[in-house]
Amino acid sequence: MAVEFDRPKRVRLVDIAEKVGVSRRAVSAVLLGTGGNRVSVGDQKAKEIQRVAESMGYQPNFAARQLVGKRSHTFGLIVASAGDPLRSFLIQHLDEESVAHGNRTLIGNTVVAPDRFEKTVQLFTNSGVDGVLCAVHNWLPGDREALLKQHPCTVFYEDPGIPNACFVTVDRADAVRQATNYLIEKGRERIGLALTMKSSRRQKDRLRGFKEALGDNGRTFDPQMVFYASPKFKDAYAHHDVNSLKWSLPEAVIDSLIEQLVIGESADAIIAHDDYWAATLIKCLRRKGIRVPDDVAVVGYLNHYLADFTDPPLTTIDLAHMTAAKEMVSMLERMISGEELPADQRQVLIQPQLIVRESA
Amino acid sequence: MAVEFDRPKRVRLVDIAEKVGVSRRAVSAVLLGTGGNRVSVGDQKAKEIQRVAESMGYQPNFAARQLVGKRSHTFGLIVASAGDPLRSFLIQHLDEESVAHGNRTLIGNTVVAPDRFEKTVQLFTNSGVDGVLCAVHNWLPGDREALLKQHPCTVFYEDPGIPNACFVTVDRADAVRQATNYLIEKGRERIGLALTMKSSRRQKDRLRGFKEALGDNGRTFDPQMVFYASPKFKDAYAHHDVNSLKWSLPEAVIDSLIEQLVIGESADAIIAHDDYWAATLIKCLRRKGIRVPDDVAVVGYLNHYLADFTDPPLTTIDLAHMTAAKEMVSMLERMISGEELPADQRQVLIQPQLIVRESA
DNA sequence: CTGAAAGCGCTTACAG
DNA sequence: CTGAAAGCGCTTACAG
Repeated sequence: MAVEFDRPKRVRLVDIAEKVGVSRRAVSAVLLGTGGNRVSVGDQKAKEIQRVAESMGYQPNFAARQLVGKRSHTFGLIVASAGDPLRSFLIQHLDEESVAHGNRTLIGNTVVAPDRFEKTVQLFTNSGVDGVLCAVHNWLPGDREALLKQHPCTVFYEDPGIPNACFVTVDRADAVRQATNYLIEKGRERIGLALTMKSSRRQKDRLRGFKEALGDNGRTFDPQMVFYASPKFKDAYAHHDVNSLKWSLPEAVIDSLIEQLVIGESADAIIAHDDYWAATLIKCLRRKGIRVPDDVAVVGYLNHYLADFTDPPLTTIDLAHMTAAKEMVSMLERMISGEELPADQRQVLIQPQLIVRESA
Repeated sequence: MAVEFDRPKRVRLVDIAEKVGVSRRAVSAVLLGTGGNRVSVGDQKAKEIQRVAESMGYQPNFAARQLVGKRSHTFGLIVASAGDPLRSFLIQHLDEESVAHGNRTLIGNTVVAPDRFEKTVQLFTNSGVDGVLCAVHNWLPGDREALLKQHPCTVFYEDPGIPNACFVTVDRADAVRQATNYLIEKGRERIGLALTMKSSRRQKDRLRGFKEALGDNGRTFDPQMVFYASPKFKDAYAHHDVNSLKWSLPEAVIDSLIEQLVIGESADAIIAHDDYWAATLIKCLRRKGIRVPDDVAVVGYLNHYLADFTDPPLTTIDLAHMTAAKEMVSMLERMISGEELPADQRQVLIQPQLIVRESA
C-alpha cells in the first residue's frame, strides 16, 4: 500500500516577513526583485531580510510565481536525443545559455516514439514554458507548424522551412569554401566533394561554396568531382537513424565514393559529408592501401570528439555550436520580451571554422 | 523598450465546466483523474466533458496543479553534460523512462561552472521536483550529501559513497569476467588488463572479475599483466575533462601500456579501460606494425557508437544503459510513492553484455 | 514604506 | 453527483 507522498514543509515568503517584521511585499522585492522600482526597502532592512532568508533556508516556490506571474522562466528544449551524435553538445550549450539567462530547461527527447514530438509540444504548453528551443533534425518527424502555433516564441536550429520562422543555422557554403580554399592552398589539385543528395537545399549550399572557392582560385568546376550517395544508396542516411540509436554508415556508400572520386577521377582530396563519413572513408582508404593525407587528404564536417580518434586525426570544420546556442537563446529572449523581430533578423548565419589536424 | 510579455489566454478548467454545465470537480475528475474514487461521473457526461475539452483545446495548468497538489510530476535530471561521451544515451533513456511514467524532466548540465552542481540542486528545490536522477560522474565536483538532504528521493548512477544512498551500477567484475572468459575461449594465452589506478574501488571490482575468470579457467594471475595509468600518468583521466569538452586521451599513456603489456609481457589480448582507450590502443598498435586482432585482441568497455568506427570495429562490453535507466526510474518512483526501501534494494547491479565485433 | 485584499488555476473537504 | 468555499505561495493594485 502506497504511503502518501508528503513534500517537506518549506519556508514561505510570509514566514520570513513575519520573522523580520516587514510586509511580504518588501520581502518579495528584496529577495525576488518584484514590484519593479515602485518598492524601495532600506539598506538595513534589506540586509536583514537577506540574512533571515538565508538562515531559514528560504527557497522561492516557482510554481506559485509562475501561476501568478507573467513568465515561467522555463524554456522547452526539444531534441532528437540527448545522445544525438550530431548535436549533443549543442544541446548542452542550449541548456547552459538558458540557465545563464535565468531560466530552467525542460527537456524532451523525441526519437523514442513517432508521436513524441507532438506530445512534447503539449507538455511544454501544460508547463507554461516561455519559449521553445528546437534542435530536432529536420528529417525527423514532428509537426513544426503546430509547435510554432502553440509557441510563437520558438527558435529552431536550422531552417524548418516555415515562412518567418526564427532559426539559426551554419553557413554551409562558407564551410565548404573554407575547406576548399585550404586544400587548394595546400597544393591539392583534384578536390572531391561528397554529398548525400542533389535535391536538398542544404546540400546545394555546400555545392555553391565549393564552386565559389574553385572559381576564386581560377579552377574550373567538374561535376564528376561531386559524389551523391542518393539515389543509388537510399539509406546513406542510415547512420542518421537516431531512432534505433544506431549510428553507423554503410561502407558500401564509402566504397562507391572511393570508386567514383579516387579511382575514377584521381581525387587527391575529399571533403566528406560529415565526420562519420570521413572516419569511415579514412578506414576504407587504408584498406585499399591509399594513404591519408599523402595520397588523399580528407576533411570532415562537424568537429565531433570522434575527430581525435581517427587515424590520422581528422581535419574538419567546426560548426561552432556554442555560438549557435548563444544566438538561439538570445533571439528567444528578445522574442519573449515582446520584440517584433524584423524579417532579416529572424535568420542568423553562424560562421564555421576549419580545424586543422592531420588528415589534410 | 520592452513590451510586456503576455501569455495567450488559455482555456481553464472552469471554462469547460460552465460550457458543459457541470461542476469543476467533475471536470477535474474526468480530465485529470483527481478525487480518487469518491467522484463518479456518468458515462454520458464524461464523454461530453472529453469532447468539449478537446474542442476548446483545454490544457491543464501544471503550475496550478503543482501548487495545490502533492506532486509536481517533475524529475530533476542532473548530468555532467548532455554531450557526456560516456553517458549521453543513459541521459536520453532516463528522460524517456521518466516521461513514460508520466513525469516531466528538468535537466541541469553541471560541467559549465564549478558551482553549477549546487545551483542545480537549488533550482530543483525551487521547482519542487518529486525526485532527482543523478548521472554526474563521481569524480566531478558537487555536494552529493547536500543533494540527498534536500531531495531524499534521489537515485544515483554509480555508488556515490554515501551510506544508504540509492544507486544503480554496472557489475564491473562481471564485465571483465565476461571479457576474460571470451578471450580465453578464443585461445588467448596472455591477457592484459588496463586500469586507471590501483586505489579506486571501481578499478578493484574490475580486477576481481579478472582474477576470478582466470581462476575459473585454471590460469594463474600475474600482476605484471595489469597496467595502471596512475601514478605515472596523473592525467590519464585527461580525456575525462568534460569541462573543456575535450575528449582525447594522451597517447603517451597508451604507448606506456603497450610497452608494459605487449612488448614487455607479450600480451596477446588487452581489456581496455573504455572504448576510448581501446580506440587509441588500436591506433597505436597499428603504428607499431602490430595487428589487431591477429597479434593482439582488444576489448573495450561501454559500447559507444565510436565502436563501429574503429578499424577493426571494436569488440566491447555494453553497459546496458537502457536497463540501468529503467531501474533508476522505477526505484525513484517507489521512493516517491513512500516506500521504505530495505537496504538490499537500494543498490541495483546491472548485468553488462559482451558485444563481439572484430577486434577480438 | 505598510496592511488588507484579490487573484492566478487548480484540488479538496464540506454540507447538501 | 452539486455548489460554495478554502487554500496552495506568490504578485499586484489599492488605500493609506
